[in-house]
Formats: sequence, C-alpha cells, structure tokens
Amino acid sequence: MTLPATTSPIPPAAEPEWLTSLNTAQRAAVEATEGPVLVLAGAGTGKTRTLTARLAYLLRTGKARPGEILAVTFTNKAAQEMTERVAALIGRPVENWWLGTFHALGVRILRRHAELVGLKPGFSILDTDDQVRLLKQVMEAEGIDDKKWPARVLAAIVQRWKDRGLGPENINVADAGDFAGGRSAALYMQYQNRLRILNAVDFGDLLLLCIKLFQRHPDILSEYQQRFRYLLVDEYQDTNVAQYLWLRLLAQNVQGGASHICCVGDDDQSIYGWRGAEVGNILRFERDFPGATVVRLEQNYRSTGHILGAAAGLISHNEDRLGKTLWSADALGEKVQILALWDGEEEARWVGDAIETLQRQEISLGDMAVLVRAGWQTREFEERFMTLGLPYRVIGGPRFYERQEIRDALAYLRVVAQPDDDLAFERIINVPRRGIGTATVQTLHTLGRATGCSLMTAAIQLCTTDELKPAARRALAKLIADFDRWRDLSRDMSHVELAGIILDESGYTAMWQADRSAEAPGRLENLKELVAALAEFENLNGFLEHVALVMENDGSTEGARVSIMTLHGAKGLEFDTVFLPGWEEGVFPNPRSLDENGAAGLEEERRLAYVGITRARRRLTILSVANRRIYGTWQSCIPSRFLDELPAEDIERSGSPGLSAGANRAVGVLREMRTGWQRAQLSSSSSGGYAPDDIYDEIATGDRIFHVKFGMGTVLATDMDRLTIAFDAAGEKTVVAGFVRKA
DNA sequence: TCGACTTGGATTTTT
DNA sequence: TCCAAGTCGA
Repeated sequence: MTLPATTSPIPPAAEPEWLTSLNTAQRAAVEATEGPVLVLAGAGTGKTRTLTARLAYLLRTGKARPGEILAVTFTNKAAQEMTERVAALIGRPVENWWLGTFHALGVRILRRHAELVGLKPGFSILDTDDQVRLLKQVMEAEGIDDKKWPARVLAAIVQRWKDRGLGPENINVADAGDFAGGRSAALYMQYQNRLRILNAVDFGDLLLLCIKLFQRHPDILSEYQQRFRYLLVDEYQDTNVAQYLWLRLLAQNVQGGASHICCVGDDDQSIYGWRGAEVGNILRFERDFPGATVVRLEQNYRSTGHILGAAAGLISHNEDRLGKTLWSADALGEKVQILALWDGEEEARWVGDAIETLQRQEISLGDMAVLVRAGWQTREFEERFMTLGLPYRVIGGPRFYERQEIRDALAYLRVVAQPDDDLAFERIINVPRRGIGTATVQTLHTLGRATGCSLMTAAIQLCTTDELKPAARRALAKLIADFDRWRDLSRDMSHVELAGIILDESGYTAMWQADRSAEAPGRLENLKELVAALAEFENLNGFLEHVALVMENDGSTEGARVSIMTLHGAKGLEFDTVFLPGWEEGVFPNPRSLDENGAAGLEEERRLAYVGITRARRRLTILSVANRRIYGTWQSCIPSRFLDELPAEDIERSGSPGLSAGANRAVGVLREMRTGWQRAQLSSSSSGGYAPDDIYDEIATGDRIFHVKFGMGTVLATDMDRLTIAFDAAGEKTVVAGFVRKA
C-alpha cells in the first residue's frame, strides 16, 4: 500500500545535518519507516535525537503528513521536548499532529465521542485526590469501615485493575482479593456509577473508555486506524496492559497486518513495574509484530569507560533481558569510587564537602546530583546543604497543582465552570471557615443521594426549608449567591480577572493573609502564580483541562543548584557528577520490593541501580554507611549486594576496615578516605581547603557570621564549638558552631 | 464547630 | 523520627 523504502527519498547532496550526523544504527532506526520496528536504545545512546530525527524524516520525505502521525510519550515534559526539537529540525512548528501522552491523546479521542461511552462532552477529569475522596464516599454508603480498609488502598487496587484494562464487569472472584471482605469489585462498580453521575472520569478511564469505544464501534476504530499511518511510542518498556491494548487496536492495519509502528525503549531501564508497567510488552515485541525490524543503539555518548563498565557489569546479573552491549569511544576516565562511611550524617557531610571541593574547581552545581532510593533520604542532604549554604533543589516534592492552596483555588473555579462538580464543591464548602460543618454537609449528601441530584442542587433546595440550622442556612445561601454571581460575571469578564475576584470575595486570600504560619506567604505567592498561569489560556475550561492532565512541576530554576532526587525521578537526565548514597541492604535494594516481588523485584531494583549509574557522565561516587537511623531507630547496615556485582577493574574502593569495629569516627576516617579524583582535585586546587574540621577554628570573637535560622550576627564569645552571638534580628543566642558560617 | 492532642504508619510516581 | 489523619474537650 505504500512505497517500499529502498533508498532515501532525500537526495544525498541535500541531506540535512540532523540526518548525516547520525551513526549507522541511529540512521537505520530513522530510515526503517515501514512495518513494525523496535528500537532498543541503551542509556545515553542518543535516543531522543534519533526519535526526533525519525519524526522529522517522515515529514520531510512526505511519507506522512502531520495529521497521519501518532506519537506517544509518558510525560508531558517528553512530549513538549519532542515537539520543540522536531520543529527545530524541520524549521517550522508542526501543526495538527497527534503527539502527546497516552492520557492527553485519550482525552482528545474521548471528547469527540463522549456520548458513545455514556459521557456528556464536558466531562471532567479527576485526579488521585478526588478519586480517593469519591471512593471514600462510596465505601461510606456501603457501610464499610474505612479505618480497617483505607480508601487509598482501594484506589490503588482500582488503579491496578484499570492498568490491566479491566472494567468492573471483568473482575472475577480470584482477582477481587480480600479487600473489604471481597467486596472490592462491587465497590469498583459503585465507583464507576458515581463517576458516571458526576460526568467525570479518572486517569485510568481515559484509556479504558477509549478501548471500549474502539471495541464497540469498529467503524470509529477503523477511521483512526486509517488516519494514523505511522505510530511512534517512546519508553515502550513502561507501557501497561491498557496502554498496550490501546496501541494494538490502533496499530492494526485495515488490511489486517500491523501498520508502521515504531516502539522505542530499553528493557534495562524498566523501573515502573510496581505501577503496572509490563516489561513483557517490550520483551514480546517480535512475537506481537512478526517480521519486526529490531535496531539496537549501543554506542554510548554520555559516560566514560569505567562508569559504563560498572553499569554493564551490574546489569549483566539480570536474567530477563533482550541483551545489549553498550560501548563508548570515550576514554576510560576516572574509576567509580566506592566509599564506606560511619553513618548517614557523615555521608551527607562527605558529599557536601566533595561538592564544595568541585565547586572550587569551577564545576557548576547544576552538573551535580545526589540520587537516592526513597524520598526520606533527601532530608539528611537538605539539612547538610542548608548548613553549608549550598544551593540545592529537591526535584519531585509536592507539585504545584497538588498544593493545598492551589487545589482549593481550583475547586472554586471548577464549581463556577461546573456547578455539579460535587468533589470540588465539597472541598471548599467550608474553606475558609464559614460555619458549614460536617453535619450540614452530611444533610446535603443525604438529600443528594435520595434525589439523585448534585450537592449544589441539594444545597439550593435546603436553603428554602427549615432542615438546617439558621446559621448554617444563611452561610450556605450566601455561598450559593456568590457562585451565581461569579458565574454571571464569567460570561463577560476575562477568566483571569474573575479568578482574582473569586479569591478575594470568597475570603480565601484573606484566610491566608491572616495565617501566621511560615508557609502562608509562600501560599499567597503560589496563588498569584496560579492567576498568572490562567492568563496563558483562552478560557477557563481550557485551563482546567490542562491542569487535570499536566500536573507539571513548577520549573523555576534561577541559578545553578545541586539536584537531589530519587532514582526514579532521575530517569532520562544526566549529570557530570553523580553521588549515589545509601547503598546498603535494607535500603537499596528496597526490602519491600523484594518481599512483594521476589526475584523480579530484585531485578527491578538492579535496573534502578543501573539507571542511577548511567546518569553520570564523568564522576561517580557510590556510598554506603555502617549505621543508619531508619524511622528513628539505629540499625547496623551491611553494604548493598549490588556493590559486589560491580566489576573490580572499574571501581576503586575506599573506606576504613576499622569502620565495622567502630574504632574510628568521623573526621579522622574522613581524611583517609579522600581518594581518586577527589585527591587529584585537591592538589590542583589553589584554595586547597578541604577540611571539614577547620570550620570550628576559624570563628573568633568579633566576627560577623551567618546562621541558617537566626541570620546575621556578631560573635560575642566562643567556647569550643559553642558560640554566643548577638544576632541582628533574633537577639543574643548560644548556638553550635556547625550551623554558623563566616559572613 | 474548632483547636489541641494522640495514634499509627512509613518505597518508588505519572497521568 | 516525623507526618498526616482522627479523637476529644471546650
């Protein structure tokens, strides 16, 4: 049906730089446009570059018009990056193509055919928080004790079912598990009914309902199959069953064969099994799509030889692999430094000092990262870096649109846009406090459930009767009148202006202005930012949909900072210098992962370690400690088994054998352990000062100093490591010298 | 209805 | 240890 791709349709002389600069494998991946293609792209092998070149190639050669390409990514960030890079390659923005996340594309399809799956066109999209609250209500109605059976657990169960493409009617007894005495499937059914009434969907539905739509309406499916002649899927190793089914349906050629689908991924970087991803999808690709072309990208452009060797040695311990051999034309570089320290505090101190040393070499903080297994591990580093005055940022904290004040403000906007949005209405019905308590809300619920109407409708009715106490009724009537007024205003006022008015008149802004807590000013800032973000959209509905789908991180990044984040969060990123702390049994591999998934769990943890190692371009330090405080109790730790799996020729171990005997402590040991690249840098450093123990000596009476908590001050007296200081703002205090820096 | 206190639980996270 | 959610008294 299409021309065989024998030669490049672009005359060799006219080939653009983005094509000629590719290596052989990359170029093969770009030019294999016909039939199913699997691109196995190892870490640092130029995957994004190849992928964008492939898209540009399809457009440039005229094989596909923008509207005939379906390109799927996992994150909005990836989608955005790809859009921008393709535009840069072909020299103009690409319009009207289908590039986005599974969910964004799912919505786009569902909006066109909403009625066919029982929705009204303006359906809203619930996030996790709304989901849990809705499930809680369902459970309450069914009389299930939510202390014994938490709603969030049920939310996770339902999510998993949806990941596997299972609707409530597909859950059999064996799948149901023992949640709420085996009633989970019934609850799932109830939940879906409630969603239907609310004209809402959750994230899982975006795919599940698409699949249903395709299965029930072959005519619609075939319309999309014909439209999308070229499919491209990024991070294929992370797809779950629902996503797989969705893709399979779309990738079925009208003639019965597979269309031109290209999946890109790396089985060695599959780290999302716990959230439903099926490595099996990528391992099975050649069976799913017979006659598939497989291209391996194995030349690594990122890391030096020893780092690559360490990564390769480690991952070779996994059994379930398609197998790739990464190689690099680059020099061997520094060996990977393996370091054993006394405890977590020392670990943080060591990393902080090492970073300062590098900083003195004029290496940018933006090129350094600390990657940890779990969120709680970031704290020690944050505290230490704060003490040192080292600029850092923690990636993966609470995201902008998940913050309380933002969700509250959004709830107001949602009720204006959709008065029947019960979850939003309930969220702000008494925020700020206006005397509408749980008793009143209970009454609204009862009426709503009895008459099948929304909370807002129930509220309007109850205001005309005597069921509520006069105070509550008055407050409720005022709120309803407010919303009516705002809705009227929304017709001729800009949504940006309206948002300002709502936040003012509702008393929401005032609530935070009156709040004396430390976070309050930040929250007010965030609210301003929200209103500003609103301006970038045509109307309120456009904005609300964006928010539901794009829970993007607040990307303010002034100045270079050290990044602290989880290994999961680091996927796809790279840094010159990487620190991997906490490589101990009991921390990494994560014991729970082993408990729950056994050998498969261990392999996934190992892949996570692999991801961590391959983030580093030039310098990598892996640390373990002998003692760590976990949930408040001290535990003796032994080094992670992964350390033993690193090839000896690629690593350099330092650390004191005396550690386990508990003989040496802190500073003395620290000095011994300065090795490798660090020592090299120390000797070449003119400022030379790597000596954590020095900081105590330098401060004398009369010095001007800075303290993290109390700010600027003058030293009045010193007594060993205790200083008495007259702070400019906080008055006279005695503090520990470790928290003080010379101004 | 609201604030102070207790209690239990605690990976990884995107959409 | 630390945080969020739930209980209790005013």
